[in-house]
Amino acid sequence: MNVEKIIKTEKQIPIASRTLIHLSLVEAKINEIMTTALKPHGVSLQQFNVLRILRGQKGKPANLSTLNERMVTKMSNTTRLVDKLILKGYVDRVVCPSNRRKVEINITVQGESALSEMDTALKEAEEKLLNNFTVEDLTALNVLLDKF
Amino acid sequence: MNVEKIIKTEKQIPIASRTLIHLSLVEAKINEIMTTALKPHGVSLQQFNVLRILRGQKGKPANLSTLNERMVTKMSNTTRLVDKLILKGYVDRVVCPSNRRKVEINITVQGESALSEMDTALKEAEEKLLNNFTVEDLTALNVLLDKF
DNA sequence: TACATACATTTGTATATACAATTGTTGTAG
DNA sequence: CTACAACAATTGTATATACAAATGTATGTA
Repeated sequence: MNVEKIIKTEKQIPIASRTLIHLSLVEAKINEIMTTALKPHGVSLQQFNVLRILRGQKGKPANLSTLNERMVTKMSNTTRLVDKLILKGYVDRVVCPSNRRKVEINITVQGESALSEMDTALKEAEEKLLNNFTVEDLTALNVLLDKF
Repeated sequence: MNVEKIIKTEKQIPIASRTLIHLSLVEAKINEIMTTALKPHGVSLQQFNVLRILRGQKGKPANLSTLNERMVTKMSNTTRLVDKLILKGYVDRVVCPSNRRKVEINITVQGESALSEMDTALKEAEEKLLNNFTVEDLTALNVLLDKF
């Protein structure tokens, strides 16, 4: 990605600002490619993330606040994200019997199979995004990102 | 930032996916801190970016499509972003006399002075975000990000 | 038991963004 | 000179998101 072309300015940009701008641009690119890959499957990137988290639960239901902890979005949106997944039949929501304030979200069979179809699309997108990277690059990048 | 806590799952996440998730999380953090820093100034991060680009023009006006090239947002939003900056009196828009399809956007004196106040707030935010990084780290990070 | 407080989720509302269609302008082939 | 394609920006509309307030439930304490 050619940042210089986008950042172009006569005066030198300090490396701190440059890095942050660079990160936004990269993130935007990732987002676009992922979203495009998911479009044929009719889910947004956020909806995909919810499904992926639920699958990681291996049958154990997740309640909204734990889902929320592991997402970038705000609580109020998590509710509505789940609403949309329910409409699609990919998850179901039941009131938690032991504590009726909580809800339990589960991925459905239909959701699992839709998710596994998305996996291949997403994997292709990832490869497209990361084809310039060696494993060492990725490791180094993760180490650096951890400093945030 | 503790990604592991957020990504947590029993099965190993492949490094490619892990990196991309990590990047989203970092970007979200950056975005939040920047937005918070700008809030007292009453502009969004995107509006701030427009002002910063215009300042880089050093008096030369920018038309919408060049603004757009250098932003992550879509054209239709650029129009509305500029609308909001006009309402605040930070920029003005005139139809380009040589080609009346184009418009010319300029930063106003008021916009310049508002921008310089934002600069200090943003600089603090940047330092807060990057205080774990050495200059070498930043350089390395930029090199890696360029591979996208 | 009654009351205040904390918790988990949901709803209302304003704002932001994406995508497609539209407007107005310029360039150009016949 | 006209018709048509290309260009630059704008508008309409649906969806997404943030923030604050509201709902319903549980817990602690007098």
